[in-house]
Amino acid sequence: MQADELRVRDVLEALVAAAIGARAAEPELLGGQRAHGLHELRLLPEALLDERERCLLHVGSPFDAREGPGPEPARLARRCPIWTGCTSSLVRCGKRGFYHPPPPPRNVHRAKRRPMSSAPSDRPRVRFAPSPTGYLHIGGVRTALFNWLWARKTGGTFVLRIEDTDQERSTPENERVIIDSMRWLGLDWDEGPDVGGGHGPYRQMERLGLYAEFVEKLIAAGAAYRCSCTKEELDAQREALKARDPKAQFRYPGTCRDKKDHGGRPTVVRWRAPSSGSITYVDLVFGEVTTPNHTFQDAVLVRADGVPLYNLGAVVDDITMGITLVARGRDHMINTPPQIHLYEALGAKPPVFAHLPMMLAPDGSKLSKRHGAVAVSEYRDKGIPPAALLNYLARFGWSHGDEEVFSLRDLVDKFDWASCGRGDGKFDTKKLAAITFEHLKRPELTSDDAYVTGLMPFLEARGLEADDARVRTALPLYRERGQTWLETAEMMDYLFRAEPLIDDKSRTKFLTADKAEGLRDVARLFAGATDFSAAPLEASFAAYLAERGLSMKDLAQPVRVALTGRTATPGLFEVVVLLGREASVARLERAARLASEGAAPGA
RNA sequence: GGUCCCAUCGUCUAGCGGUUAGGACAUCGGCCUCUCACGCCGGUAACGCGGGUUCGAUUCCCGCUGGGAUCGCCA
Repeated sequence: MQADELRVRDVLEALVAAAIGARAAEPELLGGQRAHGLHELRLLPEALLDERERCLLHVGSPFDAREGPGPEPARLARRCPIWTGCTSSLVRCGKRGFYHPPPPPRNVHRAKRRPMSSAPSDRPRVRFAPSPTGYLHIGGVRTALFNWLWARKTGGTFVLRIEDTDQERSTPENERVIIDSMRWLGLDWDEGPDVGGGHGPYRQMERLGLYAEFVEKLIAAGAAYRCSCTKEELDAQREALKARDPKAQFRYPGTCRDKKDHGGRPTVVRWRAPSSGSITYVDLVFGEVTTPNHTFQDAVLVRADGVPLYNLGAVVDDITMGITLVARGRDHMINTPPQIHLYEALGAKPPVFAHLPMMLAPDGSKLSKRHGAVAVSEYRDKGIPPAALLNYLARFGWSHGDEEVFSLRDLVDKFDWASCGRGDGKFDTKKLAAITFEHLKRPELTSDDAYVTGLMPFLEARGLEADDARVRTALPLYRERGQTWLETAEMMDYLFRAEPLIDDKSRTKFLTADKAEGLRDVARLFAGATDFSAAPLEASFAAYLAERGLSMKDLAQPVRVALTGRTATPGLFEVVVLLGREASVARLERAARLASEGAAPGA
């Protein structure tokens, strides 16, 4: 960001200086100042300007961006062909706007912050605002994550707000589920419904008075009006229009725009949408976005019962909660222009917006239940560590060179908006699995403690009484094998049972009558072993095999099945050591009995 | 259909005017081997199309095509 900033500034400096460099020869026109910017250019008589300079004045210069995001250089180029010569780096950097993050706090540990003191006003305040209409969606997690990362990186504040104005679908249980999911993920919030904060309440249904207040302001300012048209009337009109012309888009006809008397009928509040002009904002990831005003409708802001709709609720809350940056899914991009109009009508400064590209299903459609797991809880139930999930989600639409695997700490350090991509992506279960495996394998990402703690519930769910110490000893053998905690628990199952569960298939294939003797011999071998560790055990096993003219392959699988009930396990002798002499011998003897009762090979 | 947005291997992406277009996942070979993994070595695989700008475009501009979002008293 720093380097980019320098480069952009340098290039611009050079370009503008070149454009108006000749003006330096006319110091009297500039009151003796050197001409190197738009301000100076403005002082010159228009007749003296050349095409590029007029263009600069007309569309504005990126130098104006010092106060905030400026015009996108690409757009400059479009409107003035002379700018086409700008280098791509200039345009690309410019497209991200000129937003610079405030410096992170120095040596301030989160824990040391006084909980109730609000963060200094120059620090970002971001929010995640789910509606409790269902489980926490994986796409929502990514939105929450990006906001959270920004807050943690900059020392800002992360607010959790519950948007429960859809009373049909919102429930306290859903809110509970969302909060639990967020906690499991470790995306902690500084202000929210359960922790309080200086900008509460944090549920929209508890903020109704606030919306009423702001609506009055909007009405007084002429930016909104009451409307007594009923939903039924409007629906009928919409139907009628569709019947006449299926392609037509219904727009509220403005029936109540100037109506003062509603005869006691219930009224909603509508936005008085401007019909001409256009509105532009600079998105942190998409750059400059301009929308013509005539595309807006007089949308309903508040229902007849006083409950606000999304656009008003979000705007009022973001204003009153002091939100400085709104990062949300691209599906909200269309809401942004009207919202900015609302901010302006309310005399409030709009926050900076950052829209995230959509996370789609593998087939390119909207990611939903039918494509597999979308609820966070399902990932928890699969035994995927939260940091792994978050790692995958962060890498989705954001990159940091060639790096793929990040700890949460890395993400906080390295996250930035400039490295966010713009294209929608498709969710890839296999890639998530690979990232998860990476986290599970590396002790620096999942410590032994964390691994054991994460694994225990899955062992317990199998009805096993696993002891910590045993799991910990087994860990080195399983880190490279278990793709999830759920899998690891399944693979360790035999360690915590009196007798291994041997499935019929393995039994008929490997515990055949002709192996009974060998199994018995190996049991004796192990029983008499002087040094019960892997290498000596393997050596004596090998010696036994050699004596009989057998190879490892002849007896390894039967022994494996005897000990574990499975055909795939870590190295045989590691397993023997793990089980211990007594259990190993007992299991081999039991298997030998099963084998002699069993069928002949191939039967 | 209107408006907005997007476009590099199958997937996630690097690239910021000159590269043999890189990495990761997946996939296909091979090595290792008591099974399963891990690991290692190697292969296949991409700049949607057409114009411009430029000595030179994957990269900048325009158009097309394709995809997505949205058009509710859902959020």
